[in-house]
Amino acid sequence: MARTGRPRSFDRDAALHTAMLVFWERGYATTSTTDLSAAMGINPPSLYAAFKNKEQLFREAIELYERTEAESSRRAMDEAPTVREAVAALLHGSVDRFTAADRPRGCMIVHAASSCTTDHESVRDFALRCRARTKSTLKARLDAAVAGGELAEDTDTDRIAAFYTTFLNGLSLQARDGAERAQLHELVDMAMSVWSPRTGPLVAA
Amino acid sequence: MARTGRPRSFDRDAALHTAMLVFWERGYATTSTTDLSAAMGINPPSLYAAFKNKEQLFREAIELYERTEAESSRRAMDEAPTVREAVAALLHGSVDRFTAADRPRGCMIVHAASSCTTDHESVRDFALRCRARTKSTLKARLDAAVAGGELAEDTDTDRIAAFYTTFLNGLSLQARDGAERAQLHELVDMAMSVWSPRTGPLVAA
DNA sequence: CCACTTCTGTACTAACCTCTACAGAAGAGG
DNA sequence: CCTCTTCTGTAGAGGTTAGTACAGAAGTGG
Repeated sequence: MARTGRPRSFDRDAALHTAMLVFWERGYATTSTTDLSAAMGINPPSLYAAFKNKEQLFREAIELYERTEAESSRRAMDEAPTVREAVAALLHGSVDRFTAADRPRGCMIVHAASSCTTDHESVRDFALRCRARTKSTLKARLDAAVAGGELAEDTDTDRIAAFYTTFLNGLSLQARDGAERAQLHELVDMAMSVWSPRTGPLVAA
Repeated sequence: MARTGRPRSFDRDAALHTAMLVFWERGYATTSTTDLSAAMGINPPSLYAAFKNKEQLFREAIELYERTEAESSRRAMDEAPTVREAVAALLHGSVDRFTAADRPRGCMIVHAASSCTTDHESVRDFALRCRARTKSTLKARLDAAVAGGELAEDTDTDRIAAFYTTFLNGLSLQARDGAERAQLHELVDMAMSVWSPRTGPLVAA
C-alpha cells in the first residue's frame, strides 16, 4: 500500500552518497552533523528522521562504499585470468580509485578507522571488520588458485594476503598525502616483483 | 640569573612525555584539552602557560617523538654494515616499536596525520613534512650506498625509498589494528625479498 | 618584612557538538 | 472538505570544546 503522510523532499540515496563523500574526506569523529546536514542540504530533523543518528548514517555510508568502490576491486580480481593478474588488478585498480579526481583520496575505510578513538569503539570495530574482509577476499582468491593447481600446495596464502593488504593500506596513506598516481603504480609494480610464477611470492627465511 | 616568582609545581618534560602518549594513542583532533590536562595532572591555566595552546603542545610532542622513537630507527640504519641490512633494521626496528607493550601501537605521526582534517591544516602539513623526512632519510642511505659502489649506479633510490616508506605506513596501520608482532616481522621479510644484492630491489617493467 | 614576579586552582566564557520539541506544511484516504 | 500521517524549518536543550580572568599562593631580591 502507498505510504501516507507528507512525502520526503529529498532523494535519500543521493543524500547518503553525499554523506559518504563527506565522511570519506573528513573521517568519522572529525565530521560534525552540521557539516553533514549542510553538505546534504537537509535540516537536522529530516536527517535524523531518515538516518536515525550520526553513527547509523556512517554505517550506511560505509556499506554504500563497500557496495560501489570495493566491489569494483573484487570484480577486477574475479575477472583476471591468473592469480598474479588478479592481485595486480586489485592493486592497480585501487591506486586508480585512491587517486580519482572526483573523489576524496585514499580508502574511506582506512581513513575512517584512524579518525576513530576509544570513544567510538563500535564504529571502530565496524571499520576493522570491513578491512579484515578485504584481506579474506584476497586470501580466498589465493586459496582458489592453490586448489586449482595454479599455486604450490604449501603456499602460505594467509601471509601473502596480509602482505598485500598491508601494502594496500600504505598506498591509501600515500594517496592521501598527495602522491602521484603514476608513482603509486610504479610502487605496485615493485610489490608485484615479490611474486614468482607457480611458487607464488618468494618468502625469505 | 635565577628565575624569580613561584616555581612550577610539575616537571615540564614529564608532562610533555605524557601528552605525547595521549596524542599518540588518540590522535590530534580527537584528543581534548580536558583529556590532556587530566592525564598530565595539570590544570588548564598551567598547561596553557607552559605550552601556549593545544597545537603548540602537539608540535612539541611530535618533536619529542622524533627525537626519541624515530631517532632509534635512524641510528639502527647508520650502524648496519650493508644497505640491505640497514633497510631491514629500519623495518624490523619499526615493527618492534609499533608493537611495544608499554606504548601505543603504530607510528604516532602516521596516526596523527589521519586524525587531522582540513580544519587543522597547519598541523596536517607539519605531520606531512615529518613523514616526508622518513623517506628522505632512507633515500639518503640508499644514495650513500650508490656513491660507495654498494648499489648499481642507475638504482632508482627514490622509488625504493617510496616503496619501503609506503610499506612502513601500512605496517603502522596493521599494528594499530592489533596484528601480532611476529606476523609483522614475517611481512618485513617478504618485503625484503624484493631485494637482490648489488642491483638493489628488482623493479618490474 | 616587603615588593615583585610567576605559578596555581576555581570558575567561567563563547563557541561548538549531537540531537530534539514543536508548530506548521503537504500529501493520502474517506 | 476534513482527518490522519509524515515530513519540514525554526529554535533550542544539554553537553563538550578550547581557552581565560582573577584572586590567592609561593617563591626571589632587597
